[in-house]
Amino acid sequence: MSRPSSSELRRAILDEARRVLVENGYMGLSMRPIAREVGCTATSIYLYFESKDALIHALIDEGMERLQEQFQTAVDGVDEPRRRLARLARAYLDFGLENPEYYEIMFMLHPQLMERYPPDRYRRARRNLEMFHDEMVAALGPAGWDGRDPKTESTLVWTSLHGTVSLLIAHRVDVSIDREALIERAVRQALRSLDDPDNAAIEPPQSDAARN
Amino acid sequence: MSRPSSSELRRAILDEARRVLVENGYMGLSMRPIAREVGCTATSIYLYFESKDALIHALIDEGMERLQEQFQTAVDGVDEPRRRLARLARAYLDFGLENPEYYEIMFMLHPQLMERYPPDRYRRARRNLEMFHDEMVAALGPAGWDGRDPKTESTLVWTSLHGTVSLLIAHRVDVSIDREALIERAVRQALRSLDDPDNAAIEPPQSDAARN
DNA sequence: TTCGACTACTTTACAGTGTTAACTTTACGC
DNA sequence: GCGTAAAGTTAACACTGTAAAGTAGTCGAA
Repeated sequence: MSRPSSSELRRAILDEARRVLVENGYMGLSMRPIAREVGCTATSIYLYFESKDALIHALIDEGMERLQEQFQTAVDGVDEPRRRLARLARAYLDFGLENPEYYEIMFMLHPQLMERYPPDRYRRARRNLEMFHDEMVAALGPAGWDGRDPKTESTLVWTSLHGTVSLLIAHRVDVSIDREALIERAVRQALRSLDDPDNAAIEPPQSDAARN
Repeated sequence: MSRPSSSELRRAILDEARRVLVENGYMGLSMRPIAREVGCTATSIYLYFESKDALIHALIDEGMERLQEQFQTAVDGVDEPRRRLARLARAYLDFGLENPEYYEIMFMLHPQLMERYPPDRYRRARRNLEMFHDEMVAALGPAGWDGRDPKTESTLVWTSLHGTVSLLIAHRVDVSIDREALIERAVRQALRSLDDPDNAAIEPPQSDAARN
C-alpha cells in the first residue's frame, strides 16, 4: 500500500516496536504506547501498517534479514563444506539466543499469526534456511544420499537446532544444565546426520500422527 | 485456594476452556464467551481460577497428565531399554501432533506466561521428561557415559523432538516435505546419541551466547 | 421463627486493547 | 489565493482481563 512512501515516521514506529519487543516481548507490544513514544496517535500507525499483524510481519522481515547477514559472515572465508555447515548451525543458535525477541516472532509465535503472514513473503524469508540444504548437499557430495531426501535431512538439522533454541529461550530447560555444554552438543547432534550409517532398530508408528 | 471446593462449575469451565482451546487456540481463549457457554458470568470464573493465567495453568496440568499417561502406555510391557526409549520418543511426537493445542500451552507459549507458572508445579510437571533421563540411563548402562552428563544428553533428546513437533505444529515446515518421513528421521536422530562415538571436529563458540 | 453468617454468584465499573470512519490540518502545484 | 491531496487527529466501537461492591440462597443457632 504505502510501500515507497517511506516516511521517517514509519522507521520510527518500526524502531520503537522493536525496542518494545526486546523489552516486553510480543505480549507487551501495544499500539498506543508505541504511538505515544514516537509522538503520534495510535491510528497514525495504520497509515504505514495495515494492522498490528503487518507491523509484526515487518519485524519478522527485519529479523530474517539479520539472520541472513549472520549466516553470511559465519561462512565467509570458510571453505571446507563440513566446517561451513557447522558454522551455520552455530550461527543459528547464537542468533536465537542473542535475539530472543526476534526469534520468538520469527519461529515461535502461535500458528494463527503465521497463517496470516503472506505466504510468498514467508517463502522468501525461509530462503535463509535453504542454506542448510545447500551446505549439506555440498558437504555430503552427490554420493552420500543413499535413499535419503536432502530436503528432509536439512529440515532435520533445522528442527533439531530450533528445539534447543526455543526451549532455552522459553526457560523450559532445567537451570541445573550447563547451557554451553547443551548448545555444543546440540550442534554436534544436528550435524551428525552427515555421518549417519542409518543403523538402529526403530519402532514403527504407534498411531496416526501424520495427518494435517 | 479453592482446591477441595470442586464445584461442578469449576469442571464445566475447565471443559469449555479446553474445548475453546482446541477450536480456537490460545489466542481465542476469552473469559466472557467461556462464561456464556457455561451459563455464568465472566467474574464467576474468578471464584475458581484466580486469573486467566491460572486457568491456563490448570489446562497445562491436564496436558501434562495426559502426556504422562501416553508415556506409560507406550512403554508398558516393553522390556528392552532401547525399545522403551524409542517408544517414549515416538509417544512424545504423537502426543504433540495429536494435541497441538495442549502442546502449544505446555511447551510453546511465550516465556512470560511460563514465568508466571508456579515453579514447583512446573518442576512436578516436568517429571514427565525425566522419563527420558531414566530410560536413557537404563539403555546405556553405567558404562556408556564417558564424560557425558546424562541430564544433558536426555535434555538433548527432548529438545530434538520438540524442535520437530513445534515447527510442524506451527506450520513452519515446508509442505513439500514428507511429514511421516521427517518424524521417523526425528526419532532416529534423537536416539542416536546412544551410539555417539563423539567424533567430528566441531567449531568453538563464535560469540557469547551463554549468558542468561 | 428470626437473626446472623457464610457461600455462590451477579452487577457495575475501570483501564486497557485493536481498529474504523469521519474530521482536520498541512503542504504543494496552478 | 484556490483546490487538491497527503498526513495526522479525534471520537467511537466492540472487545479484553479483572477488582469492588452488592445480592440471593442456604444453614445453624437462639
